[in-house]
Amino acid sequence: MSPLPSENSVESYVEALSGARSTAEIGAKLESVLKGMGFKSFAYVHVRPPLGKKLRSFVPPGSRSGNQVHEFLSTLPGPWVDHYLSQDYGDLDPTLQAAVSRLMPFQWREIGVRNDLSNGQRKVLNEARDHGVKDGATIPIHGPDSGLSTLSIVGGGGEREFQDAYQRSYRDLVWLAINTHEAFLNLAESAPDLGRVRLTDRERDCLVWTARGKTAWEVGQILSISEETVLFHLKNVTRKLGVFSKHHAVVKAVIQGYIVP
Amino acid sequence: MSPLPSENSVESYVEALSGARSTAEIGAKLESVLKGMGFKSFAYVHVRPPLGKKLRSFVPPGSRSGNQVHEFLSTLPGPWVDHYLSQDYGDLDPTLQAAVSRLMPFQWREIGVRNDLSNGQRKVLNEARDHGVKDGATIPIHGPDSGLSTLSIVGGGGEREFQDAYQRSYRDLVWLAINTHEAFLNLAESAPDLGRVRLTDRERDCLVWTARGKTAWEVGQILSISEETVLFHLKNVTRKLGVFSKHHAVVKAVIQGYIVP
DNA sequence: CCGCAGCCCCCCCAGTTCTGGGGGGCTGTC
DNA sequence: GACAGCCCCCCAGAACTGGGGGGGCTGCGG
Repeated sequence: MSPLPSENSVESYVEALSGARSTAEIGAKLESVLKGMGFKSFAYVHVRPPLGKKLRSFVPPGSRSGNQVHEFLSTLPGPWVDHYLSQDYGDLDPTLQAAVSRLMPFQWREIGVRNDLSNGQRKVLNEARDHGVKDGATIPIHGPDSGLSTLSIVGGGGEREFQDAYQRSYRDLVWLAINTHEAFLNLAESAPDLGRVRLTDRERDCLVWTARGKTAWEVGQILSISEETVLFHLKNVTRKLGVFSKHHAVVKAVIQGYIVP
Repeated sequence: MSPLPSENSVESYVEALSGARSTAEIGAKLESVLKGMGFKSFAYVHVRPPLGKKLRSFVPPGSRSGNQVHEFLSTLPGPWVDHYLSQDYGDLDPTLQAAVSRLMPFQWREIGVRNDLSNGQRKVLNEARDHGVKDGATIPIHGPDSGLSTLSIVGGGGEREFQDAYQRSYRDLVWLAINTHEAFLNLAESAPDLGRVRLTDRERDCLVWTARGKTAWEVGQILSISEETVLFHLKNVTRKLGVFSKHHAVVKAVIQGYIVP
């Protein structure tokens, strides 16, 4: 629809995503479209994997903590990426922390001037700059099932050029980021989706209120049924979901989207 | 930038949002821009309020359970909204459940044809249709701090017209929804002290294994500590998260992304 | 019409687990 | 030296588990 010349590349990227068969393919496409928008390099990172989806992850070489890093795409300078991983900067990186509590894209500049950064956080930004990763912005992508990814873009020329490119493509960037995340979700195997069971309305009622911390007796009062009946329904759910207790059932029901507490 | 005639209204809406001083103001603007796109009515709902933000909530009149409902905007038929609230349909509504595990907009039609809906879920869809809320779609907005909102749009004419309007404005709808959510966040007072708490490594360990259905004794075996110590840590978490039991704590920790079970 | 399945409701009980208090003590780090 | 994190212990009462046993209603296929 309404393909402006400047939007052609974005739209065709999004369309191409649905046919992507591998993450590397997504990365290649992403690189070319972002280049076209005037950005030198990028990094797409899974900060928190969505519950119930299997995204590939690995332990970075030289990591001290055995902290898992989830699959990512990046065209940032190799030495910087290696350094970042080996130092577990993921736990420190102020841009990732900002992404947790933001909805809209933000420039790193905004982070850099904040005065509540710790020494370690400032160090990450400074070392990035020393590696040529200087003018940048991050688009947070809050996905379903508590998933969180970020798409960060980095400028190559001066700050002025980056500003212009960023302002010009602000809206496109959000669209790109969302669709990239969606493409990843589609590639990921959805975990034990095979075992989708049918819950009855009453079972859901009991689960919801149990998830809100009510005891069986309280749930009974709320639903105007006896405590025993509540326990009866929860026992059935426990069996259906193949878990060990009503509480385990609640957790699983939440994760798999059977209920919205 | 690059304002197509058809996009003018969307862009001017987004710009106007930053000046909005009240939610009612947002609603009025939203109504007019969505009307312009060919939709009869809409509902913007906070499914889960973001941590650390104070969004207004209330107990709907006639609610049986005292369940809290968060502030929302809606131009849906009044009788339907009243009925929905008084019946606590929020716990049942399949479109809300779908929103939890989706990133991109979806049409209600897709939900309606699924065959794993319970009677109650089907009832909600049917009753909505009887109230003239028939052709619709929902845009999930996964925000920061575990916030989740939905923007649902409803067609007034036939299914064909709705389809056309929906396809035509798919991308704009996402943009609208995100910016609306952002505007709400900006209006809300931030309540940082009510926000995220710090959990220790051991507390997280205990939570994770409890979320997997292990008893305190089993968790103790796994972590090579005593059952009492496990319970001790879980008690502390329960207090920190301000909930009623260790199981409730587990559910909250999962939803809010403290642990990945 | 009957049987059967699915859903919903109620009851019992011995054994297990958790709750919500309390009391310690040992390491580190700021 | 204070404080955070971790670890261990005790107890009475509440809550849950995992079995079992009943019903009743609806809707479907034979």
